Amino acid sequence: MAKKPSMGRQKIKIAKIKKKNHLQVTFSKRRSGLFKKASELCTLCGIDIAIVVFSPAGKVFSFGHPDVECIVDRFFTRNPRPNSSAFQLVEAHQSASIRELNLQLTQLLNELEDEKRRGESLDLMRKDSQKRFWWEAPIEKLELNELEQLRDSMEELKKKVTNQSNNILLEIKPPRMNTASSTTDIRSFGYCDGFF
Amino acid sequence: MAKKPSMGRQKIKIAKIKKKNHLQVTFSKRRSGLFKKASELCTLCGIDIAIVVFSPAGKVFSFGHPDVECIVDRFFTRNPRPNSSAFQLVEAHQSASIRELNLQLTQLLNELEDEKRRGESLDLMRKDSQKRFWWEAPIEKLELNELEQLRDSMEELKKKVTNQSNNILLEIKPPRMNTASSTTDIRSFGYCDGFF
DNA sequence: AACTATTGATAAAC
DNA sequence: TGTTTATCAATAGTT
Repeated sequence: MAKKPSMGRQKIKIAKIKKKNHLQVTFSKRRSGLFKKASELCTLCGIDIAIVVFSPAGKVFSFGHPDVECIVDRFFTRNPRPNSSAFQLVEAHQSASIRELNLQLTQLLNELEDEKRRGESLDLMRKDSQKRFWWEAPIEKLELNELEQLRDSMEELKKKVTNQSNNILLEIKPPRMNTASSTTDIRSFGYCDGFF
Repeated sequence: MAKKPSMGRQKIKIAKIKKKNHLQVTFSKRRSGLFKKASELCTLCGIDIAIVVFSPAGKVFSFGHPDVECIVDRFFTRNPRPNSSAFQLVEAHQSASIRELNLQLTQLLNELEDEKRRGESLDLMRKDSQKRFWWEAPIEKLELNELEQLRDSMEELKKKVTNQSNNILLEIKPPRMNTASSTTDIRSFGYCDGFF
């Protein structure tokens, strides 16, 4: 009977394959071939190797002996990554967050310090006013002013904490826009103004 | 002249090569072959790939398109590493920083506690003064309201700080459910209620 | 490193 | 994706 000879393997030019299905087939075949070669190299020479491939479809294939992570760790131990990479970005991001946190903590501590001093003077005033004429309007008003100051700074402090909290959330989880959670506003104390 | 044909390529068993020099040659040849295949796969299919090999002598060889770091980052974004020394080091480092920050936050909380106590004693003094001079009630009551509001905002502030602390822990180290550290509850200021 | 006989990989078609 | 076939490409052994 008549033979039905295939053309067999034809020489190809190493250039991007256009036909999608053809490309997919070639990728599949050559990938397995590559992994086989890697495996052989591994066995023949007793070496460690890792391969990571992203398919044209976006899937990820990997080969590793002993395993990819092991190889990569060793690689980056010897070749400290020089320029920006996602990893470094994350790392920098987190470092930034921590630096940010430290800064804000320092600020908070300062504010708290101020609060304490303010509270102390308030206390002293209170005692002093009690000693003398605590019921006198002027003194009471002074106290109210102090209280108002305290209130204002507390408000500020609280806002700072809230903002800080949100900032941290935004810093660490950029995608999720978890914005200001009900900035529990402090009711105005203004109704006392001018009472005395 | 008489030809001197080599026996050409002979079939080999895929098993570890014993002769060191032979092994070195084979490694060199096959490694370049592997990288060539990778390169071809790259151009033919327009894909990204990374290969890292440790030679029997301990040297590192790598091939990558666009580059190894890029591929590896993408890989580990999709396959978060379970355990790896390099990453663990970073993580430990960051955990340390965060533990430190939480310590400071705790201290901050304590300071706020102190502030609150101070406010409490102030409140008591006012209560005392109110007992003695009931006709000052309207004014005193207003002030107490203010103090209550102040107390509320402090409570809020403290909650926010506590939540923030927890959020940080949860956000950065999702696996470890390091939950609320002693949510130092705020004592009630309610003793003034219904006095007037 | 260069050479070549041979094996191994794979393009095309099913 | 697996199989087949004809061919091309890689390489083991030698120089």
